[in-house]
Amino acid sequence: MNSAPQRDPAEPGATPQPVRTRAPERTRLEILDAATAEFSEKGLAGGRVDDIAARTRTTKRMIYYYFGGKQQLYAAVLERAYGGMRDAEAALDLDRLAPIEALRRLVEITFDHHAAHPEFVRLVSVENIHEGRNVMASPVIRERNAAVISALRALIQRGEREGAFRPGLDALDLHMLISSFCFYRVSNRHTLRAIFGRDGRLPEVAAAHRRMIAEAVLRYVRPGD
Amino acid sequence: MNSAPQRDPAEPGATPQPVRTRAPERTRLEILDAATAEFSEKGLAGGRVDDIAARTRTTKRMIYYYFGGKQQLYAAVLERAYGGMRDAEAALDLDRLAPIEALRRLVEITFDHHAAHPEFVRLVSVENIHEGRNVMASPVIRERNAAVISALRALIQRGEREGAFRPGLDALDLHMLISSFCFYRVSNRHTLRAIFGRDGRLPEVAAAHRRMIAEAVLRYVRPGD
DNA sequence: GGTCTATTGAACTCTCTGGTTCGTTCAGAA
DNA sequence: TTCTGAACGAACCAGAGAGTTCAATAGACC
Repeated sequence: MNSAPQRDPAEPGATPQPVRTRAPERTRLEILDAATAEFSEKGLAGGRVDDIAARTRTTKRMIYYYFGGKQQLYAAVLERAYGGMRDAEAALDLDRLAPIEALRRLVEITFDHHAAHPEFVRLVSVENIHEGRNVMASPVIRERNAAVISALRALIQRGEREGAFRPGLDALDLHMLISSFCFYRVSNRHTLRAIFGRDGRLPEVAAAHRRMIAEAVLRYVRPGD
Repeated sequence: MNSAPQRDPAEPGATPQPVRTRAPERTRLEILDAATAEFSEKGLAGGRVDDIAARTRTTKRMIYYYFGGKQQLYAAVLERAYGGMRDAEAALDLDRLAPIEALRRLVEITFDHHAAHPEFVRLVSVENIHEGRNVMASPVIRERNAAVISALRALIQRGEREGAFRPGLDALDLHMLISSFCFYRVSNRHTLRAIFGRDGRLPEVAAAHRRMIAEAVLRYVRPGD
């Protein structure tokens, strides 16, 4: 229960727009942030619209005003989360590096993004519980993500041509090999910690994992045998 | 879905008499099966006690009679599911095989069990959404699973001694490398299919994945570099 | 047969929660 | 200033869904 902003009475003209009582875009974003936290913590069914509203400075009414309903809000949250992942991947330019270094870089970026965004990982887990219906329904998510595979496919071809990679590698399978570990150590961190007693968030553990998955992937693509 | 165990004795042949017999153990198991299906499909918050009851031949009253409540029923479901995994791993005797073959076998068993038991994978995903609270609270689950690591640690030592594996391998990390891929391709199969259009349940895809993770793990432990 | 108790079923209660109603306020246009 | 519509808040509603009540019945044991 945030104390209501008692409409700060007319700040002196020094600051451009200090406090706005009307701020539709900000309200929208605030709801999206709150919903991202709520749904990633409790899932779609477990998340409460009232609790999302309580996390913001506005009310439940606004959620329905801007998003229409719980389901659509969840869809909006998911779409934005996938967008963040896509941006991270698009940021690195694989063509500039030698194949092996480019692949190592891709692994590291993937690792880092998952580690830095557990809420994204959890949302994807939640979405899979719901059989991927919302991802299926969002062309935006589907198209943008397919792009990663194209980039990886090009890299594989280049590496193969240059003799850095062995022939016969499949882009999608390799992507899965990379993502699986990066995803799993975040998505399952609670059961892993409960059962094995090792906290994956400890810096030294994370560093070892980062080295391991890069090493495993590079060994996997290396020519020989 | 309706796996009616046609075991009803005293069937006069003509009238399918809905005789209400006393079968406490069977009722308990039936509830457990129904709850496993419900919770793995919809999660803990999304699962409905009424729906679980509807999946059985008995009523909601029995769920409370035998398990006490939704939460305890979920805990019982989770404990049984983890038990199945543990049994599969205990079944294979790693000591009889050469290190490389033993490790390959471990990878394959892990792969096969995850592929054959998506409901287990989904339950673990659900449990992680709930921050592993129930796994944490169940000493049974924790102890049995820790055993896998001991077995793997012994195998690593043996392989290292015999020169089949390179030195410096960590048992828990290696276990995670193996599990992550086996788990991920099942846990995330819906979003993967939605985004990349490849169904991991197709036999040829599954076979390729099985070969890939074994190859990747074996290359990772191999001496050299 | 008679008694006793573990099991069982139908219907009920009551809180939680997604969604709505209705009225209000702000900011800019005219 | 007045008007208009977007942005907002408090209270309300209806149905869903977890958990209960109470009595009935099956089978075991005498």
